[in-house]
Amino acid sequence: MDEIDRKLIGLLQEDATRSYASLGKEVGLSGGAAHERVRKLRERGVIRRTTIEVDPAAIGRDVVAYVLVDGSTWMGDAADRLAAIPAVEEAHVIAGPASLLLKVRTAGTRQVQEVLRQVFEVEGVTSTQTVVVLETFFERPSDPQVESRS
Amino acid sequence: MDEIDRKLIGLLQEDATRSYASLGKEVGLSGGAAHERVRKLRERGVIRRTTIEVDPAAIGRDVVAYVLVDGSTWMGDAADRLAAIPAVEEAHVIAGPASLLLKVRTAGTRQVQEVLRQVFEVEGVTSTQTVVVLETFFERPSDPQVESRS
DNA sequence: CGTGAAACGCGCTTCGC
DNA sequence: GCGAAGCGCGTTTCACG
Repeated sequence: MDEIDRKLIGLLQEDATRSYASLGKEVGLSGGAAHERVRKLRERGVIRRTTIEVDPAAIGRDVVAYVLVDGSTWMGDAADRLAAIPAVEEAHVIAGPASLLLKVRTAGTRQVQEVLRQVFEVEGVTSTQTVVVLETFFERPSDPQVESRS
Repeated sequence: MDEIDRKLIGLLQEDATRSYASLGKEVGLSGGAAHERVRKLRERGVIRRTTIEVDPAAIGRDVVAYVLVDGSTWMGDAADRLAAIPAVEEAHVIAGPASLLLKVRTAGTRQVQEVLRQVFEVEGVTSTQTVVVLETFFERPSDPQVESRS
């Protein structure tokens, strides 16, 4: 994981269809060497997979909401139960004002209610608090470049 | 945007390196036809780009935190100022207990402080409240399949 | 560990239907 | 939208530094 690896990751995040030849040129390596670097990054699991980025609105996901979930004595399969709700894109255990934080994406505010109903069906949930997103400034992948200092 | 398009999107989300031939086979189309479908999805902006999914821990992003930001009279460039902080991966305007919600990913809890300091430097910010993630159950892309009902 | 060139193989692309 | 045929291009390999 040196500077070159991080650059390769950054470039592939922008466009994973680039040829290894052009990739190599950009980082000052030959095509073959760039290929080998990327192969190892995949092998080590640093690069998990190649995927596409989809416009949420185009597939009927117009509104984003965050749901704070409170509850006690989670059944062991709470994570699975939440994963079974397609609109729930993230689920985190948090330290703070609630137990769980969910990121939810639905076609409209109406459908948020349906999701909340499904969340309440998960064993152990006692209450929820929903934060609706009015506007998203940006959503972007992790920057592979290290932040020096502090 | 019919059922086949949604299937193609789902398959490409799982693995964008698949050949159009195998893609076509899976959805019951020829390779050429699948190619044409995907080309149009890209052209229409439904598919924004091909990218890689990276293991955050491998690039020094071990902790996730959500930051509720309060403030008034945002300078117009608040979004840009926040975007200039690499650790901030998402920024949303919300309805509810605060004005903004940020998703932050850093190397450690120590570095969260540094990010908060930078957030306070953004014109208009008066206070922040940070929620630290203890465990992430899952983070996944939007499901392209439509939810029927309600 | 990287280089550079050469050969291979595969998938894309186009075509008539 | 299909299926086959041709071709282009990137990958992969190799001897070498």
